[in-house]
Amino acid sequence: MSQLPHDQKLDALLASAARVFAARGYHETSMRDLATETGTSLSGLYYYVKSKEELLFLIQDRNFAAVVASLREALEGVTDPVRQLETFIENHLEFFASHMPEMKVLSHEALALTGDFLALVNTRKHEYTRMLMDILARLEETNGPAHANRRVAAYALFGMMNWIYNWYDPLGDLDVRLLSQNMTRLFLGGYVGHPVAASALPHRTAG
Amino acid sequence: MSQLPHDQKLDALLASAARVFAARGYHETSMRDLATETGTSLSGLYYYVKSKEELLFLIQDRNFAAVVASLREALEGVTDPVRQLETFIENHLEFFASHMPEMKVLSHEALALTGDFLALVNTRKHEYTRMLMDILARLEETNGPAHANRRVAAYALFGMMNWIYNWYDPLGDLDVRLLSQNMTRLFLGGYVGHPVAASALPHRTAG
DNA sequence: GTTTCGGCTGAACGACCGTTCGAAATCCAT
DNA sequence: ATGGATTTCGAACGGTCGTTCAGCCGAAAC
Repeated sequence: MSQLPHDQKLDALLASAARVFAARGYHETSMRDLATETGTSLSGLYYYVKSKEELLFLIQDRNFAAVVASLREALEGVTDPVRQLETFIENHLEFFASHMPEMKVLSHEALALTGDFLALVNTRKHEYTRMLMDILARLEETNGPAHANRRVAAYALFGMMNWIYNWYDPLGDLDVRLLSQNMTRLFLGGYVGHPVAASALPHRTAG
Repeated sequence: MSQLPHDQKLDALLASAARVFAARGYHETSMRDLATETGTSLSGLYYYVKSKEELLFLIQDRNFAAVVASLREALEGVTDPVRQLETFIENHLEFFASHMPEMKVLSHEALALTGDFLALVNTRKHEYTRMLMDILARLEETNGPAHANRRVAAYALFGMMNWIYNWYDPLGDLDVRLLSQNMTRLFLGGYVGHPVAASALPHRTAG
C-alpha cells in the first residue's frame, strides 16, 4: 500500500484499524499497534488522522452513512410495509456481515467517542432508529395491532441483529441470506403474527 | 463502608467497580479511579483483590452464577415448555434490570478477560446457552416445528435481551414486567407462532 | 541542477498506567 | 496496657500511552 494516492491510503488505514479495534478493542489498541499493522511509522499515522479518536469516528461515521445510503436505495419503490421491513433487516444484516470489523466497532465502541464525535454518531443512530419505527408504524396500519410495544420491538430487533458480532461467522455454514430470513420470520411472526407459508419453512438451515 | 467485615467490603468494592466499569468502560477506568470512588487508597485495593482483572472476573463470575442459580430455582416444578421459556426470559430480564451495571459489564466486557478467567466465564456462558436451547428443543416437541433455526433463535433472543443495556432504564416508564411480556410475545410468536389471546394484548404499554 | 512540496520518520515529551512494598495505623484478645 | 494480627497507607517502580516536531526523502516543476 505504498504508492497509493492519499485518499486510498486513508481508506486502507481505516480498514486496518477497524480490524484491530474489532479484535482487540479500541482502548486496548495503541497507535503503535496500528503503525506495526499498517507497516508505517507511529508518527506517520498522524499525517492521515488528527487523533486516535478521529480514527474511531471516521470508521463509525463512514460505515453508518454507508448503511443508511444502502438502505435508502434498497427501499426505493418498495411500498408494502412487510417488504419494507424485510428490506430493512436484509440490508442491515448483509452490510453487517460483509463489514464485520467495522460494524462490530460501530456497535461495540459506542462509549469510546466523546464530545462532538459522539453527538454526531448518536444523531445518525436516532435517524436510523426513526426509519425503522416509521416502518413499524406503517406495518401496524396494514397488518393490524402489534403484539408488542413499538419501541421495545424496535430495540429488540436492533438487539438481535447487532448481537451477531458475538457469534456469527460470515464465512461459516450459515449464509447471510438464511440468517436474514430467520430473523425476519422471528420478528414478523412475533410482532404482527405475520403468517408464514408452510413451504417457506426450511428448518435446520444450518448448525 | 469503613468498619464492615472483610467480605462485605469486598462486596461493596465490587459493586462500586461495576458501576464505574459500566459507566466508563473497564479499560478506561484506572485503579486510581476506583480508589477515589470507594474512598480508599490505591494500594488499599490490592488487599482485597489480586489484580484489576480479578476484579472484573469476580463481577462477571458472581453475577453469572447468581443468574443461573435464580433460573434453576424459578424453573423448579415448571414442566410446560412455554412456561419454561417465559420463566427463562423473565428471570434473565428481571435480574438484568435489577443488576444493570454488573450485567452491562458482563455483556459488554467479554473481550477484556484473558486466559483462565476468560475460559471460566465462557464455560458458564455455554452452559447457560445450552439451558435455553434445551428449552427450545422441548418447545418444538410440544408446539410443532419452529419458524427459525434453533441456534439463530437462541442467539437472537440473547441479543434482544442483552442489548437492553444500551437503551433500557429500569427506573423509567417501562416496567420490567411489561418488558418481559413484550419480549416473550415477540419471541414466542416468531419462533413457534404461539397464539396470543386478544385479551392479553395491552398495546401502548409505555413510551 | 536547484527549488518545492507532499509524504514520512526517529526521537522525545509529559502524563498516566498497574502493581509492589515497607511502614504506619487500627483492632481485638489477653 | 500489650502483643499480634488485620487493615490501610504513601511513595515509588518500570512501562506504555497519545501526541508533537524538526527534519529527511523522492519526485515533480522550473
